[in-house]
Amino acid sequence: MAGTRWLDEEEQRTWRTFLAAVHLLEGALDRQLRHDSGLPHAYYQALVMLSEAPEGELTMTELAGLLRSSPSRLSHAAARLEEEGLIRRFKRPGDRRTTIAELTPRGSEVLRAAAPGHVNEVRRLVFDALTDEQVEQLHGISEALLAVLDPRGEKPRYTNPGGTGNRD
Amino acid sequence: MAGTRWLDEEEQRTWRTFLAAVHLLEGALDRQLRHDSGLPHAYYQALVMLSEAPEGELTMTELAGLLRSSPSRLSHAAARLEEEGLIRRFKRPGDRRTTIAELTPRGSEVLRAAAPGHVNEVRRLVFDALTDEQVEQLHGISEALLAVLDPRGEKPRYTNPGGTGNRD
DNA sequence: AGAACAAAGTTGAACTCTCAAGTTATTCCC
DNA sequence: GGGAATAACTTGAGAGTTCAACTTTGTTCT
Repeated sequence: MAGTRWLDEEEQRTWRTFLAAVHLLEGALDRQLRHDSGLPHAYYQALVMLSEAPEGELTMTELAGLLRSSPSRLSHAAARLEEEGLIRRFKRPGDRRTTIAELTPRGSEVLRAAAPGHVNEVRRLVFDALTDEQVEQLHGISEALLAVLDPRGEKPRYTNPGGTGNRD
Repeated sequence: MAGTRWLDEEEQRTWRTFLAAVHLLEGALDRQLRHDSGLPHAYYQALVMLSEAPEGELTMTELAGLLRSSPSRLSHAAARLEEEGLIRRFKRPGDRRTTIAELTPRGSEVLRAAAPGHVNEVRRLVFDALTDEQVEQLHGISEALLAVLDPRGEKPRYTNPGGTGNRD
């Protein structure tokens, strides 16, 4: 690569504002969720995905795909969630490489209890902070970014099977 | 709060796409920076702020404000950066509570070396992925979010004093 | 002046994430 | 059919972040 195209003043302001907003947003969501469910945002998201899965089950790899998480990260997360009794893991009969995870009743309960507070927070910090137009724009922007960031452009497969599917 | 206003299908798609994009973006930037500078993104940002500060110096509190970092986080980060010889810390004469940080020559060097690769990556993953219109929209959206997330609406104070100020 | 309060940082422990390595199954393919 | 490659995780170590103390130094108030 020859010369770097530096960011001009305007781009720089945009970039830094974006970084700040995202950083604070993540902090706020994480803090809220941890506070009233004991779970970090990433773990909460895992429970959400499981709750929406067809049979209430997903393989580790499927779940990792949905969460765009590395296998390792998910494995650590699952270990913790299992210890807490929020999910259960078992081998798939017929392919003993594959591990399937499912929500326990207790996991469902924790999720149900945490969902309202979380959604309220997301609404307050994001959807209420933006105009309808901006929300649309944000969707477009996010898709454009994702197209570059995620080559395989994997679309979420399970959009509303088991439950209300609106826990975040 | 009475009933939670759940996210409708469209809001949910927007939200999840956004989360995925941000997650992948952060991962990509962090990986790139670590790979070719040995520093995580957050630490790199600290060096950038110092490089742009008026006298090349900032107090811990000022720096924390710019980075929207907790004092604790910054303190840990500074300890690491100081060990590596990238910054130097000393007490302000006249107020011995205050600690001032400044870039060392080695810190400047590391920053200068890391900047092009980082900016290229930001351009590739963000600015090139979006239309000019979307970039503008992203700015507006980020400001709107920040307004809710950051009550004190602190504007960056040092916008281009010491260097070129476009390292990200 | 002196006690109470606030400001500025630091520290340690617990937790999460990353990366590299390691296990155990399954599939390929000659 | 039997080794080589691939798949699906798991594990452990190292690093960064958070939260809750804790120290030290200034400020305020009476």
